[in-house]
Amino acid sequence: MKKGADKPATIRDVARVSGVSVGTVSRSLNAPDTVRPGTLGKVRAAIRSLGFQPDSRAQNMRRRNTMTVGFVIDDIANPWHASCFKAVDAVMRERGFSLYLMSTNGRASEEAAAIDMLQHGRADGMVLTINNEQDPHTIKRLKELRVPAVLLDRDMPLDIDAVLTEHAPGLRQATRYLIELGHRRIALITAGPDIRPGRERVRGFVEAFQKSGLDVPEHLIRSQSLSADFGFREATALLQMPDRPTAIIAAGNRILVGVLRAIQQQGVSVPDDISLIGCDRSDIAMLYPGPITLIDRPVEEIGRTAAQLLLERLSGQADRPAQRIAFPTQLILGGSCRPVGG
Amino acid sequence: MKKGADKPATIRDVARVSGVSVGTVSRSLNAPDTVRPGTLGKVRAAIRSLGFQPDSRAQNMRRRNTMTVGFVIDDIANPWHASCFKAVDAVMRERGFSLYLMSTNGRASEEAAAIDMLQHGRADGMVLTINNEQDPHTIKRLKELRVPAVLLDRDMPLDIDAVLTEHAPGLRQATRYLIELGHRRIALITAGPDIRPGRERVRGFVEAFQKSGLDVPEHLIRSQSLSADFGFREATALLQMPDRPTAIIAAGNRILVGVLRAIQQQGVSVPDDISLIGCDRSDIAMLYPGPITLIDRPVEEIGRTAAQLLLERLSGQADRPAQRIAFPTQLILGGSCRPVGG
DNA sequence: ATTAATTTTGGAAACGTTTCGATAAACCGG
DNA sequence: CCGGTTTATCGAAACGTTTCCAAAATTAAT
Repeated sequence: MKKGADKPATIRDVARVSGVSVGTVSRSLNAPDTVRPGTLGKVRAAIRSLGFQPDSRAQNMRRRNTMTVGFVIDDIANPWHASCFKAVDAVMRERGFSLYLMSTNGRASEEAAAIDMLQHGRADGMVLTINNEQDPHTIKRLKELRVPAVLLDRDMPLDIDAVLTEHAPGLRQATRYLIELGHRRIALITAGPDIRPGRERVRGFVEAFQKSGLDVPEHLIRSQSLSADFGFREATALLQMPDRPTAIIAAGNRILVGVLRAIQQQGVSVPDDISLIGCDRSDIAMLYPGPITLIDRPVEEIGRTAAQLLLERLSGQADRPAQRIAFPTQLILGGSCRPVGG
Repeated sequence: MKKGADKPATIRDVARVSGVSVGTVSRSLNAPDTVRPGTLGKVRAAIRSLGFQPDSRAQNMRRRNTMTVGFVIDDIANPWHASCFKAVDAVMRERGFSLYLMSTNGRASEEAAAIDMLQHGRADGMVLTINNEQDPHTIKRLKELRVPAVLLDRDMPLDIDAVLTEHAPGLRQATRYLIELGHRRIALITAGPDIRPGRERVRGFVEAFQKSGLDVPEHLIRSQSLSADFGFREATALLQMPDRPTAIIAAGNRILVGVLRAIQQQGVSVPDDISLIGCDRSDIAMLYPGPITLIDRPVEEIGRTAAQLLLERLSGQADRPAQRIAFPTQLILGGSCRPVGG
């Protein structure tokens, strides 16, 4: 193995070998139609013989871009985020962009650090799933953002594009479905009011009861976090209540994992002992014997849309006010719900 | 919102405002102990007042690095890869590196493109999970790599560090476990012989039978791909055999998903109708009622080790021959296996 | 107080590319 | 074959930083 200590060829080497100026080599690469065929041939030959590849660092420097975009989320082990990343990546890659993946582990400090570093010449734009929409530091940071961004499923008082999910109608539909099956003691476990999914899901849940003329089971609403641990904790508590709920809506795919963990630990059976509705198409939801009835949303479309919004801004052709696009959910019936007392 | 059309401050601006030279500003940032406290104070004040942050592109250009590492895999929706990414990211981030995540979707062309682009000034190193160890183009490409790399669970005739899993002993143990439960018609579904996990798992499987003095059920070995689709196809076929296997080892976490899909579709029950062993700790394996007995491996440790090997190379302090470190597996007993005829 | 040794600073070159204005070459119609 | 136009090429400046060398300032030693 020859560990080539010889430095990689530069554009000057190509110019020297092919007997033209560096400017011409550059144009041969970036605007081949402005250079005569004969010259182009010589340059191309030199490039091939030297194995020349332009140095991206120098290009980034001179062009003042990086062809890189940051994707900031709390946890890539969340399969929904992984799918979303893939969709964004597919679109961006087609246009020559690479993606930084930055996991914040739900920590505000890491989130801030990620955003800060991305905008100082490390990325041309970013796709963000912020941890807390109401944190004033985050709001300030985003207000002063110098590169385009797109928010994923977050709603902030800012002039930033956002791709959202219509969580409220989704929850309304799911809750009504359970109500029609005769359930009344329905529990909801979901994110806190500091992020849009939390607020909207609670809203839809409440509305479903109100429209049915039923009392809202306020004491069964657990709105705090999207984590599996939160789902586990709350489900465990709910299952141990003397008058325990007959159904649980685990509104968040990680929450569902936590709820299933609690169900497994307590030896409860779905749907015999309790009805269950989850969120987002995932291996566990679809393969769990039943399978689990779930509120789905078009993750690929959401990701692609986010990427397209970002690309519009990146190409500079979009000097429009911020746009927010919302996608509807769909209730996919599995076998995890059963009529009450049926 | 003030869309600052004013260009971001440069190091020259800082120099001007603080009344020193650019060199001194640079040293104030990178080697503060070589500049006098008084000067340092003025410079820092100017930096703060201008909100100056060094432009990474210029730093990359001049320093000839990027503080970026590529993580190349076929699919980030594979939860094992996601966990591994997180572990690598955690270690690298601590040292100031960011990670590109490049999904190749299993396509050789995308893999080649990813490697090519990474080494031409876009990254300082890479962590690779190659799709096919035997592809001559890939081998050639890696032989000529100009940046350090670490292979994940791949074994190639190259002078490149690698972090491996001891798949053979793992499979031997799992297979023996099933044999001791009385199983004889045991099927194995796993990767093809073009990657180490495939070869090693088949080897361990075969050895278990041989050591027990039993005939190896060659006709039940399906060694071709790690995909869920392959798992689904083969499991479907296996379950429809007239003399169908009494146990299946789904050696690969995506394969397990495919196998469970087949099991769901065929209305077969685990472990009553068939015993099942999976691979890698995952939501689906651990929460599937039973749960599923699995061959686990220490993903965090594997990821951290890969990151550390890479860091050694990146810091230039390691001019040693390539190292390969292998981690053992562990059989985690669930409830997805049952004595035959028991 | 003077000089030598040391520390701190200024100024400029360099990194590899793109781009711009200016020059040179090719083309064209008469 | 010649002026006029268009098209190609050259050469140099620029992007924002780091780093080197020499010069200046400070400190130490006598």
